[in-house]
Order: sequence, then C-alpha cells, then structure tokens
Amino acid sequence: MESIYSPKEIEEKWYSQWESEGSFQPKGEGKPFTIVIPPPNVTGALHMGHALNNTLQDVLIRWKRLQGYKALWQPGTDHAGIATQSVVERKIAEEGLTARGIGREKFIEKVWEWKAEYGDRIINQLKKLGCSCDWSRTRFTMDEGLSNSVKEVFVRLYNDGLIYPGTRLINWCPKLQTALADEEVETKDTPGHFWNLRYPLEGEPEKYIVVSTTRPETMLGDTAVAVHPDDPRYKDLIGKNVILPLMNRPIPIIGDEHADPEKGSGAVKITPAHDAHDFEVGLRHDLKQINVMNPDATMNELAGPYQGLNRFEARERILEDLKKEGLLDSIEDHNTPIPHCYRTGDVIEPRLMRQWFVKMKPLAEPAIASVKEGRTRFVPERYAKTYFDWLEQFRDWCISRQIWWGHQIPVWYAISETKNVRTEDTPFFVARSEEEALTQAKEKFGDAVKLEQDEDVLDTWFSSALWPFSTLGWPENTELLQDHYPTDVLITARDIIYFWVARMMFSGIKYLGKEPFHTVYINGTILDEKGQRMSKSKGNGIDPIDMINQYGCDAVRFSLLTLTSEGQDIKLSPTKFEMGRNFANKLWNAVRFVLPHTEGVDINIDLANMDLADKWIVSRLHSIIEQVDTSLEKYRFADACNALYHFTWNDFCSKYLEIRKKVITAEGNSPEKQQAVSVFVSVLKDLIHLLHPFMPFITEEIWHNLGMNTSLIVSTWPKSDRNMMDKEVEDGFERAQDIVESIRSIRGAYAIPRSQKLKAITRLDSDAGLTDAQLEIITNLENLESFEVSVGGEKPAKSAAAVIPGGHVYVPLEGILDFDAEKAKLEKELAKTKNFLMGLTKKLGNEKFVNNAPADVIAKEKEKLATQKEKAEKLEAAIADLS
RNA sequence: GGGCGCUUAGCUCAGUUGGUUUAGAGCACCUGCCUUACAAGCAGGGGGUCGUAAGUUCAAAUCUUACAUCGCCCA
Repeated sequence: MESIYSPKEIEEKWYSQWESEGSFQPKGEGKPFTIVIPPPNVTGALHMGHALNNTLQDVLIRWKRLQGYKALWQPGTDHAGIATQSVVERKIAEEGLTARGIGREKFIEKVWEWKAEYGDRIINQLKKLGCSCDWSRTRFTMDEGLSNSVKEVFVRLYNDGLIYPGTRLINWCPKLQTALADEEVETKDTPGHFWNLRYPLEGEPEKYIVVSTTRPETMLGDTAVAVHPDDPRYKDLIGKNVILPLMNRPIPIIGDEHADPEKGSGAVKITPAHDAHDFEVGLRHDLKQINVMNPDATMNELAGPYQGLNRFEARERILEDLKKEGLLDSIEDHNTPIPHCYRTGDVIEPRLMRQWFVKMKPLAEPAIASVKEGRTRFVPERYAKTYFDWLEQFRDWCISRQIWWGHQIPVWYAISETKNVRTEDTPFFVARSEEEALTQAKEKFGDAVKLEQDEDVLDTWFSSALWPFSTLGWPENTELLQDHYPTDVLITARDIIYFWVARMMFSGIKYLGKEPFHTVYINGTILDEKGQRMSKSKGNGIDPIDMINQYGCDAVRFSLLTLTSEGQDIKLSPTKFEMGRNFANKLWNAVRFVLPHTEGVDINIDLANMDLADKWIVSRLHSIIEQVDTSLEKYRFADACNALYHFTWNDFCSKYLEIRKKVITAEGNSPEKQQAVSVFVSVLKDLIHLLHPFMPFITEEIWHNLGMNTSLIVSTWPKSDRNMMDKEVEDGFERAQDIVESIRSIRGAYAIPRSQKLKAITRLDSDAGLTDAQLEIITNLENLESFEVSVGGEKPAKSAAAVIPGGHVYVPLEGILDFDAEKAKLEKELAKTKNFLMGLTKKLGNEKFVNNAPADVIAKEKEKLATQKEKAEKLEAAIADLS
C-alpha cells in the first residue's frame, strides 16, 4: 500500500466492478426504498449543485441498500426542449443549416443524432461521482414509454376538462418565438420612466387628458382610456372620446376601478392586446384588442407609420413625434418591473394568442392538502411555504410551446371542416394516436375528413411532472410500479419547487391516488467564495470533475457532505476539499499500518476478554453507529460525517491505535497482539461500513484489502447495541486520558520533545488507585521513564503540577522548572475556576432556581460545584507547594 | 411592497425541544516534534461580551419584539 492514498485507479476499478456485478439493481426480499433522480438536462454538464444533490441521494441509497432494503435509484435525463433545441440549432449552424431550412422532421432527426453522441456525458459524470443508480433502467423523457405517459395524461386531463385551449395574453419571448409559462419569466426591476402623454378630447382639441405609461410604443394599440368611476376630476368625461394621438382614432373614456386616482394623473391608457391588466379591463368593457406587433416584436401593419421598426426604435420615434405635436406632457423617473425570458434574457412581450392551458385549481387543491395534512413533508420545513405560495395562486399553466423538440401535442384538427384552413373554430380531436383521432373524426364527419396535428409541443415540465411513475412503467401496471411507487424521498434544489415538485405532487395524486414521495429534501445552493451564485457567464464555477481528479471522489463527497447543514447555502472554494482528502489519507494510513501485522493472526478470535481500551473503542463505535443512523434518518448528513470524522481520527487513530502500536508491531504472535489486531480489524470493518455511503471507493478498497471476497456495497450494515455502550468503561478510559493530557500539557509548556523520557508521579487522595489497564494506556500514550502512583505521601519537589479529579499529577523538572511561569499558569487556572465557582454558588444560592429548576439540573449543578471546589483546593495546594 | 433566510474565533461554519457547553469543529495562527501509519502528520497552546437594543424566564447563542446588515424568492 502506498503511503499516500491515490484514488484514481481505485475509483475506476470498483465502479466497473459494482456495475458488472449488478450491485445497483434492487434485489432481495427487503422493503423497497426508492429515489427518483431529478433528471438532469440531456445537454447538461455536471456542476457543483448536481454533485451535492446526487451525493446526498447516493448516501441514502447506499445506506438503505446496506440495511437490506430493496433499493432503487431510478436514473435518467430530461429532453429539455428549449435548451436542447438551441444547442442543436447552433450545432447545425456550423454546417450552414437552419432548423427552418431543413424542416421539422429532419431537424428532429438531428436532435436524436446529437443525443446519441453527447447525451451520455452527464450520466458518465454521475458515474465518476460514484452514483449507484440502476443504470440498466435509465430513462429519457422522450422515450417511447414516457411519451405514452405524456399522451395518456394529456388525453385524461382533457377529458376531465382540465386541459383547454384559450386565447389570452401569454408570455412571449420574441427571440425564441414561443410562449412560456409564468414561472419561466424573471421580473427584474429596471430603471425607466413614466411618460405622461396628452390625449386630446374629441371635438375639444384644446382639452386633453394625461395618461401615464411605461411603454409608450403600445399606445398605437390603445382602445380606451380608463378613469376611476368615482374620480371627481374625470367623472363627467366618462362616455366621451379622446383622439388617440399619432393614430388619430377616437377611443372611449371608460370608468373602471383599475384606474388608481392616487397614481399619476389618475387616468390610464388601455391596451388590451399588450398588457395583462388592460386585457381584463378590455373584457369588462368589450373593447377591441389591437395587436400592433409581429411575433419577432417588430411593429406590424396596425402600427401605421411605425410598421417595421423594432419595439425599442418604435418607442423613440413615437416619443419624438409626440413631442413635436406637443403631446408629451412630462417625464418622470421610475423603476419598472420588466419581465425577461429566463433563457435568452430578452424582454418578454405579453402577446394575445391561442395556447393550451392546464386548469390548476382542481389539481392544486389536493396537492396543498397533502402537505398541510403531513402526507408529504418538506425538509427544511420552511420550503412548504414556498410550495403553498405558488400552488395557492391557482394560475393556469400554459403548456404549449412553439418549438419542435418535445412531445407534440396530441390534438388533431379536422381542417376539412374549415376549408383546409385552421381557424379558432376548426373542430379538433384529442387522442393517444393519429388513428384514434381519425376514428373519432370519421364518426363525426364521415370518411372524407382530413386531419392535421397541432404543431406545438408540450412544456418540458409536463413530462417531468410524471417522472416518479412514468419511469416505473405507468400507465402499464408494472411490477416495478407496484413495488416502488410511491417513492420515498425526493432530493432537489429549491428553485424547482414549483416548476417540478409541485407538478409531480398533483400529477401523482391525480393519477396514482398517492403522493409520489413522503419527503422532499431541499438541498442548499452552492455559492462561490464571495457568496455569489456560480455561473458560466461569471466564470466563477468550480468543476466537480476537476475536483474529483485533484482530490479524489471520496474526498469531494465527504467534504461537500460535511458542509451541508439543513439545506443551508454553501460557500465553496477548492481548498475545502483538502479536509476530505486528508481524512481519506488518515484512514488509509491507519489501515496501511495495521494490515502487515494481520498476517498469521487469527482475526476471528473470541472478543470476550477485551480490556479497558478494547471495551472503550467498542463502546464508542456503538454510539457512533447510533449517531450515524439517527442523523441520516433526520437527513442531517453533516452530523453523520462529523461523528464519523471524529471517531475515526481521534478515537480510533489518535487514541486506540496509539495505545496498541507497540503490541501490534511486536515480533511474534502473542495473545495480546492477536487480541489487539482482532479488535482493530473488527472495529475497522464496522467503521468502513458506516463510511461507505459517504466514501464508497476507499471503503470498498479497504474491505478487499482485508481479504473479503464479496463487495462491501452489498454487505450488511452494523447494528448499534446499547449493551455495548458502557459509561463506566468510558469514564475509566477518560481517567487515564486525563493523566496523559496533564503530562502532555506540561511537556508542551516546557517544549520538551517527545523523544525525551519523563518521570511522572500521580498522587491520589484516596486509595481508589489506577488499574493495570489504565496504567497501560498511560504508559503507551506517553514516553515515560517511570510512572509512580501513590496515595497521599510526600509531594514531589521541583515538579510541574497539574490537577486531575481526585489527585495531582507531577512531573519532576529539576533544573528547568520555571517557578514564576508555573505559578502564573496555576493561578490563571485558579482564577478561572474560582470565577466559575462563584457563578455556581450564586446560582445554587438562588431560591428561585432551587425551587423552579428540575431536580436533575440542580443535581448536575451541585456536582459541578463539588468538582470545581475540589479543583480549586487542589490548585491552591499546588501553588502553595511552589513557594 | 410581501415572504424567507443569514449574522457565533482571523476565515468557513456547527450548536436539533432554553439547563449535560465558564460556546464547539475545520482551516489559519503560535510553540515543540521527521516518535518504526500518516508533515495531507503528531503533541501542546492562544483566540469569541454569540449583529444591536429591549423583553420573557430561576436560567437565553437558543424564545419574543424592534432595529441594522447581507442574501434569496415572489409581485
């Protein structure tokens, strides 16, 4: 074994071994335990967020698998409609092709080609991270099976009246030229203006009404001016007309509560085709909807002289022209919330169009109830609020997208009924296939009917919403589905709580009658050192694959997990991984040290005659097993890691191994050596089980170095045994440890190197002396020339002194003892102790405390008082001895 | 504007129902060690009036309120 742990070959070796052994597949008769992966975008590359998110899932899956559960981690990728389409469009652009140029069918072929070539990248990266997904069941949202689920759900929702076509204002990205859902729009406060415009009254050109707008270019499509019905300034004008400037068109002044008398002039222009509020006002007053823009956000033929200009140029020109005509009243600075496309960043245009919608209220209500009634819970709990906030809005979900890559909407129009032209009145059929649609159509319109499928595709999240059951075979009632639905835990990031989590919830409830998971764990966000989000554009990302190459996979995983507390965000820098690397190296070296000495030693000998140190390490081990289990049950990953780190480093290596060093390295095969090695190996075996979910590779390697033939990944998780946890043993061990620390502290204070042997004397108050086992611990941990224990007797002269419960520890230091320093040290300690003592005395003298505090608290305070009193007396005695 | 979160050692963060903590860890720092596993190491040590103010309580880093700072989400 190398003195420095080198992870690379070990990681590759064991990962392919696990895969070829089929270790990732759910097996056995255990209870099912299931996680579905948040499917990464097929275009994606692994980033730190993925690394954290998937490590967390892998920890749970490996833990449960070791506990004997039939564990399934269902993997796959998401077709990511818009993102993938953009990537492939860029790719074919290199060949001088465009999507429109080659046509829909050919383009989709190109996407599949692209997917075949590059689509496995992120899956291979997940493998590098050690993820134990059942890759034999990898799914893709555009698979045939998943596509069937999508069609099935669409048809059922339509038949239930929960999907409908509607013509309304949707969020339109002019760059992508598609509709987007409300959640795909990012509103950013942007410095802008209120432009106050004068609209002259019809027939009274000298009079005008001032309207405020943040978007003057839309005035071309104005169809009214609204004032508050009770506003005394304008009451009389309601019913009259103004002449819309530039367009010279009369439009009515209407009374509507949408106009806020407090805001600006109190009068607002109404542009139903370009503003959501105005749209509503338009419906109330039966106003015309005039759309003045083309799909690419240039002005159209209804924009008169401004036709052909883009929306920003049009704004400038309109303002200039209004100014010339004296109709630009004033300009005020104003911060305006401007909607942007989450993908392209382009300014979103509210656009009046026919799209498909999902009616949310009937779906949202049961999904809200599930969390309110505790059938599904969020960890941390506060994210339930985020979930409710979104679902309770009941905003209908725009699901149609004007792109090609995705699930084409299973709707067929009987165009033969409207002269082969599609209009809003063309009858349509919703079906699972074209044949099914045709059968329906023929029944209604006869054999001559001609169909045309809706060109649009569904929002990618429409298929992701079905992920927890579509991947398991639904709508077929497969064995897998019966076994593994509902799944157990979903681990995901908070920014997709409503994009994805909420939609899976209502889909699962609607179609399977059960919530898709009982727990939703929201992991924190990984930030850079300065606390900023990592992003490609900022170039502040840390590549997990680089980190794995540099520090080792186990180190990356363990470090990330240690930094993860209760979904709190993580400020990350590459040096954070040193902790994990050093830890792996520590474990590696402990094994490397003992392994050569196991030769010829029967490590399976009876553990019955353990001594104090043995019993102590076993006792500690069992309490760690318990801590790891309870921490993981509560999703407190960092707690589990910390417990394991400290146990391994401090208890197992710095204490137990140091105590056993001499006997382990001794020649021959004494019973003591056999005992020491066998306890070491036995504890090590349990320890690497406990570490396996966090550090799968190094533990598997160690397991095989111990001569095991089967794999650790499918071994059996240790069980904690309260009978093995022994308080008396731990106290006895600590007593020896106290003495060691006293000696070491003196050594440190005088900078005496360890190579120099010391004499040490322990004077005890009573004859409850030290046991042989305690003496052995002390002499093994300190390099002593002699160690004397006495009860009472002479105080050694010219010695440095330290206080332990029930006695003193002395180290004779003739010649080098610094009386002043010694006195100062003891006096400082005494001052601290007295201070504490004062507090305790005061507390226990307080009647209210004694009357109100629980008995055990009082007992503990009394105990503290007694030990502190003793300590103070001993320190005083030691000081007196010095002078 | 509404909601949520953070604020504890020089840095990054733990501290789960108030009392087993005169506040812990890792890194950094100081002192001494190449002690036959590990210098990515060993031993010892210094360092914090727990953002501010008030309150509840016998008892507050922990609960309440207000304020401040930074960050996230929604409109």
